[in-house]
Amino acid sequence: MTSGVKNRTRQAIIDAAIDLLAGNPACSLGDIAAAAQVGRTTLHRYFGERADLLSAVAAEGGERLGRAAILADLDRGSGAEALLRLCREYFDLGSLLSLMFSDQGGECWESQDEHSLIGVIERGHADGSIDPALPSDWVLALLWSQLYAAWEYRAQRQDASRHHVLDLLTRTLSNALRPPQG
Amino acid sequence: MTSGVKNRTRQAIIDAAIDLLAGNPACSLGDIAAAAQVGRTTLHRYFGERADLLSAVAAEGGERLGRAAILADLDRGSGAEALLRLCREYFDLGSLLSLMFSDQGGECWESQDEHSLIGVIERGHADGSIDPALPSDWVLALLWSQLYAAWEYRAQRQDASRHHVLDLLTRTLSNALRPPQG
DNA sequence: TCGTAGTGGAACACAATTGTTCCATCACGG
DNA sequence: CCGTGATGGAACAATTGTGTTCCACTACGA
Repeated sequence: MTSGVKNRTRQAIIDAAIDLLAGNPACSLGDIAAAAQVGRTTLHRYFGERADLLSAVAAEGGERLGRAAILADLDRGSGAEALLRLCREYFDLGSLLSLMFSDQGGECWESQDEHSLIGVIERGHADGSIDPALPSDWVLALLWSQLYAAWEYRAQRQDASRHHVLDLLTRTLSNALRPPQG
Repeated sequence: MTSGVKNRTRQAIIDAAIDLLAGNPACSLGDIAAAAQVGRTTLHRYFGERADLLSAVAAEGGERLGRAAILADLDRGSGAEALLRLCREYFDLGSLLSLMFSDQGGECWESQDEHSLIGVIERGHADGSIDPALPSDWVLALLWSQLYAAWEYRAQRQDASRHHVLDLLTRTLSNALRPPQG
């Protein structure tokens, strides 16, 4: 299948772009091509300009976020429980976390997912699992910042297992969101 | 005084560099010079290479962090109380927060201040104001990530007053660090 | 008034990145 | 075996950032 090879190459480039852009948003296309084990010519054949690659990366990020949200089964349990499940799914997105975080939000993928996330948080406000004194967008900012912190923490300390870091993240986040006399 | 003018120019360049580098770590020296209302020639007169300017920015950041730590009077009260006071001082560092955060730690200024911060956290572990199950470096990562989140939150929502954001930050951070049955 | 410190602008060479074109090579199916 | 799709490499022009040099201008004090 001819398009099979093309799709595989395209995906390899996007994957490499995510990894490298996460560490350095200003990295060169040559570096990305090298990381994807692909000639720079080939990269330009798939993505005419740098902006085209960035768009594809954003689209890929949006898809992965969407899949994670589905896996988290956001409609089940209390708002806080759903948020913590989502947190675990997001954590496995790896270097994509750094990329979303350094791009400081405001991307295309946010528009749809962010809306549903706000809904989950408001459900938590209503069912008493999330402190109503915390605005929804502050809770969202908290979720992302702690996710990023956990990802960096894991990157710096290789001795910390995925499970251990995830446990720390869950504990501090659920504590941060807990209502006063809950 | 001749050196008075020089010091003022030098400081203006460093201040502009902090503001611009916080938003874009790869910004050009021309942009920084323009923001400092200084010719690019003058900037190069003070800082021969880009690396020299970055060093000066790091040094300035270290000094500001150190002053904030002194203002926070870290030896007073419980470990958690001291950490929250420091948090309030750090919050006023403004765009410097973004810079420290995006530079992902590991700078020269960390070596001394980080050590004393670890001490404060361990004091909190001992006096029961900080959950001993949370490793010191995780608490540190949490502090920085929530500070950054609060700064970005304030930047996005101009309607949120400094006091309000600081209140949200204090509440979520102290909750996150609180021991289980405290 | 004159000299000097501080500055800004123009111009230059240099390096890195980007986007493009052209050609050679390799794998696979007919 | 041959044609086609996919690729990699070399070379190129254009752009941008960097670092430097040189000259003119302004303010200030002796």
